[in-house]
Amino acid sequence: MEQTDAIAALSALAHPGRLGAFRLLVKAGAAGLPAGEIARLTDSRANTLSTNLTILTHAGLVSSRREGRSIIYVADYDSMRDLLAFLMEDCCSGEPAICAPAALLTEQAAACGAKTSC
Amino acid sequence: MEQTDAIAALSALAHPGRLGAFRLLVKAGAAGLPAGEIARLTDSRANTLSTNLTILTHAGLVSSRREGRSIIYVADYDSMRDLLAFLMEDCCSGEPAICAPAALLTEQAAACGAKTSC
DNA sequence: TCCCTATTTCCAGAAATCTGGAAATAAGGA
DNA sequence: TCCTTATTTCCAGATTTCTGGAAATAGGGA
Repeated sequence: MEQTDAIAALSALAHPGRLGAFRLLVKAGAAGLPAGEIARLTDSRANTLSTNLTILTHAGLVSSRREGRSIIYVADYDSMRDLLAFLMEDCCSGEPAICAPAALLTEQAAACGAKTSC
Repeated sequence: MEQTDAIAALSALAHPGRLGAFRLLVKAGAAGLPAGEIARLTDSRANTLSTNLTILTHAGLVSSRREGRSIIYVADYDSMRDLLAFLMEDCCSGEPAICAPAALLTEQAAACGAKTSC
């Protein structure tokens, strides 16, 4: 991932409405959510939300498909993973003893232990 | 971690100069780097960099200590880990099959395999 | 065709951020 | 004390982002 792409993704997420919408979509999984439902759940106006979903889309964090009159938005897990990987990329080369991914890995392993593929 | 803190950290990182400085500090490890050295390596003016380091500090991503005439900046690995954990927090509850942390975990394990504590 | 719902696009005023010049502060050395 | 280096603080102009009103587009149903 390029620094430019990382900055686009980080600025897209650095906004209350967009971060809220994105996390909602992360929870929603592959089924996604229609724009109107996101607007209702995040308590935002249709036009403002639409602008924000466009920003998330351009940053590669979500994608969308039309279904009848609704447009369904879905989180893009791959680009989210790329962003996280970019942020921790050089962590190990410095001080392995305080390596963030290692600690994170342990926490996640514990948290996801009961789930099927985590 | 609160949404407010996450947004402060994300906006702090969503800037070329600050992201560059932060990644430099992540690489530098616990020894950190003096402000002047960061300015030289990121090719930025002293006053601009100072402002940017203050923003990273307020976001909790770096801390500093004085050493003679220099001020040494150090990355805060704990808050970085908190931010990453916040972003992937609800990932597993949606669709375990496409859970980002799991994939990340695998990649990191492979990348860090040779290091002592990763 | 007409109507209704869902969503987006256009636009402009308001607010926030970014940058760099200039001056101020801090510390060490002669 | 005076000088030099390291860094920060203050400030204002330039630029960007944010928001919401109004209108436009898209699809389904009577």
